[in-house]
Amino acid sequence: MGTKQHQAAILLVVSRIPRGQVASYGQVAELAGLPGRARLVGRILSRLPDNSNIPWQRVVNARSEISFARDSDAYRRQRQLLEQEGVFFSGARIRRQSHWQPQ
DNA sequence: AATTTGACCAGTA
DNA sequence: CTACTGGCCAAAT
Repeated sequence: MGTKQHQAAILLVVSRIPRGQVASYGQVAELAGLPGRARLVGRILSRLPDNSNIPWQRVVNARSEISFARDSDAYRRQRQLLEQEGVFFSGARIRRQSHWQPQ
């Protein structure tokens, strides 16, 4: 099993997260058939080109927060994208109703 | 080649 | 709620 296939599996899962909802890194790894490999998900997303159509902003950490520093541009960018598509926040936390629950 | 780092996480205390 | 542990592993140092 090479990284190429892992990446394809991960990006497929991310592309399926519905607009207005989020999934955690661990959840994405699990659904991609890679349990325990949340960090791999983060690493793959960090390498996406700027022009990518993958909805990377819908992946957040297990505490239901954006994983970038609150004062970073990356944080503000991700948060704006999520709020634009209807994700609800309570402070830094994303509300449960905005969490993806695939069958 | 060895060590550290990182868009992480579940379990435990 | 916070703190710490051990698990994960490719890329950067």
